[in-house]
Amino acid sequence: MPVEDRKKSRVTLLDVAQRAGVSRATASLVVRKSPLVGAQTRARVEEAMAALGYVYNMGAARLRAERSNAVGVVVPNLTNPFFAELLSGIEAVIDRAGMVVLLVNSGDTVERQDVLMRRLREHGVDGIILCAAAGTQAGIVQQLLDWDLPVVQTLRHISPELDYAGADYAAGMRQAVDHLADLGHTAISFAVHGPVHSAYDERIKGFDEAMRARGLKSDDVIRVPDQTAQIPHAAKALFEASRPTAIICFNDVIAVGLNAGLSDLGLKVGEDVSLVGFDDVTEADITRPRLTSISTEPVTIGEDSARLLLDRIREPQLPPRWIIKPTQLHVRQSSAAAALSLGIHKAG
Amino acid sequence: MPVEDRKKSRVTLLDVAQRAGVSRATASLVVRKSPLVGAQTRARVEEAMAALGYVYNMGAARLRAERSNAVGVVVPNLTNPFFAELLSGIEAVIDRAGMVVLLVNSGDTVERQDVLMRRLREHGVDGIILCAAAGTQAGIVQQLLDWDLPVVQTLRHISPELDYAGADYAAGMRQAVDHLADLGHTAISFAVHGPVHSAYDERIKGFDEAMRARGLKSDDVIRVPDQTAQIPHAAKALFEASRPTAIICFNDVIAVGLNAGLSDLGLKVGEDVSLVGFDDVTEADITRPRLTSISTEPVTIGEDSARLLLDRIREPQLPPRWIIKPTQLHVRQSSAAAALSLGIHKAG
DNA sequence: GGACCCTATTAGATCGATCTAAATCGCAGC
DNA sequence: GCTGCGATTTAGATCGATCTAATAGGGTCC
Repeated sequence: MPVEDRKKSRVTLLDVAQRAGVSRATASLVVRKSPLVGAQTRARVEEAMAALGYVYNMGAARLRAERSNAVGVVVPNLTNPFFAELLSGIEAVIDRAGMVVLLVNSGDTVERQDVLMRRLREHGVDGIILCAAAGTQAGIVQQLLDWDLPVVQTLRHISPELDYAGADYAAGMRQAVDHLADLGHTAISFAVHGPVHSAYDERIKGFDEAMRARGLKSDDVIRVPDQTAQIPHAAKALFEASRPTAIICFNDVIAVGLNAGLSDLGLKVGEDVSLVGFDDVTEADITRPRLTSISTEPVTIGEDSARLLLDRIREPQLPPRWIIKPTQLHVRQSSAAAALSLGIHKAG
Repeated sequence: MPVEDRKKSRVTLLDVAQRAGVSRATASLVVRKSPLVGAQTRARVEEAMAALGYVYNMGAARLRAERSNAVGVVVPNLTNPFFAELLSGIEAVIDRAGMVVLLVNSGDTVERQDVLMRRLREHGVDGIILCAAAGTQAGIVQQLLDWDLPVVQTLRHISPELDYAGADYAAGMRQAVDHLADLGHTAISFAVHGPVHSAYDERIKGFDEAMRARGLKSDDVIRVPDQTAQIPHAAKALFEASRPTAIICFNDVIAVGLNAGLSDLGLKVGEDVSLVGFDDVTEADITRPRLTSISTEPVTIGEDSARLLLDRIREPQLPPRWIIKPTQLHVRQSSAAAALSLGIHKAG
């Protein structure tokens, strides 16, 4: 059979029905596993499908039924391992539901995000999991409601009216501060980077509150470069302003980077200076010294987001639900008692 | 307007046409940016689209035209940063083409892969970028040709009949071996893990050939655990059999893990023992000691794969093309002259 | 004025499924 | 035999776009 004939000879439900000696409607009921069809009829149709090599045509089905079995996922970035793990959790749950993930990358800009959300809608996705780009206005929510499209916010939230899955960043920050304060640290810096969004604000807020609660000054928030490769070089400048004995990092990418930068300066992390990461990605356990980190379990958050979305697709009128996972402190080698942390002055 | 009315009042091309006082066909030409329509007609239609809030319905379009503007991407794993970077490259190019990525994860098993490929086909993707699961039989190619679906292999190849984008793994291995041999190393191990596939074979072959070419014994190939967290613990056992002065790693994940494990044993990487990674992911530059690594540029490979696929969709009869990117050696701190590598015996 | 051509527009069929509402088949009950 | 009923099955309209082939509207040229 020549190649160009293949498309023509594409098998349709009508072909299957004819071969099985039933109507198109009955064949349709079989593919949808309806309990209405009789056992031997079903068998005959299934035999015909197999014999002809029938392929279900989602596109056609979607046109009639308002269902595409596809969900859109908008992430701001893919190279950060954190988002890759999130995506992994989402994909697993969506896949198990027999659906498929339409992935787009906003690059953390609202303009791209706008275009992409529109694109997803044109593709007829049944719903969207959105990790909103920094600077996303709350106004977008009205648009989404107008679109009548189920949306779940993940990691970052912009509106209380939409479902949300994330971690309790503020509480996580408190755990980090308390851990270091318990170790006797008083000069604690907070190293941040990246765009500003709800998860950013929450961490800042958590840091601030926890520090105050401990009677410590919380004004030592320092920005490091966004490009991973540049972070080690920031270690030096970081100490020119203040002289912290401990540093809490916005995420593990920063922690790993500063860990390298500090060791370049001849400082021993976990002795001269303490370091606490955030997210507890796999890398935290295989860097040396092992990184103390607050886990936020991205894979689990991904799974939660996907489940929220599936529920909402099934039942659009559900009140908004927020799943906020507690974080957990994993103490490893990078944090130690403040008494030991004197060597920092060598850095000057 | 009550919520349930929204779906009913969905704006179609017919609505747009009526408002603009033209036919449905003309309106269709406008959305497709056909040069056939007159300037002021086009303007009128566009105005109508904006006024009514028209949303293009891909599903309907796809049914008629045989085009979905979606491509499937099958990866064996998402948590490995290497695949995340690959995906990032793919997504960027596909997005730029105005298309969308349907992402699925085979978990590196052929059974899942089979189900997922079928699923992608049902969703009517215009083509597939496949990083084949280990153990994929070449027989799948005939099936793909029968399906008449454009497919590009990436990172791993199973058939010369399909397009392929990847790196020259064998040459990369030769660079690694030559680099270490030039430094005077003779006892060189190769630490591997993961499933066996073409990229695995090529690296083994490259290692073997390069070692022989240097007159060295190439039988020291050691498997380490697949789970990232377990790799450091494997460092000890790795030396119980042989006493290498240098280790080449199958990828950077292993390199980072062994780097940690060796330092746990009190060995100084880059002094007592040399370590060379593979892939040169971002982490290679921010671990300490900095990791010597062979770059394979996953983002670029992703871009290449996507471009190959777009070309093939446009022109299905093209002969198969293979884009094999050269690798590059990045010398950093983890590799040093063999003369220094004596301390290894401390490990016993 | 009529043939001819080029551009712009359109009516109507069509893609492959699902939905609605109605038809058909057995069979029990009277 | 007729009615009624539950269990199956089906004809035909329909979703919202695209495609084909035909048509309308000028303008040019002899």
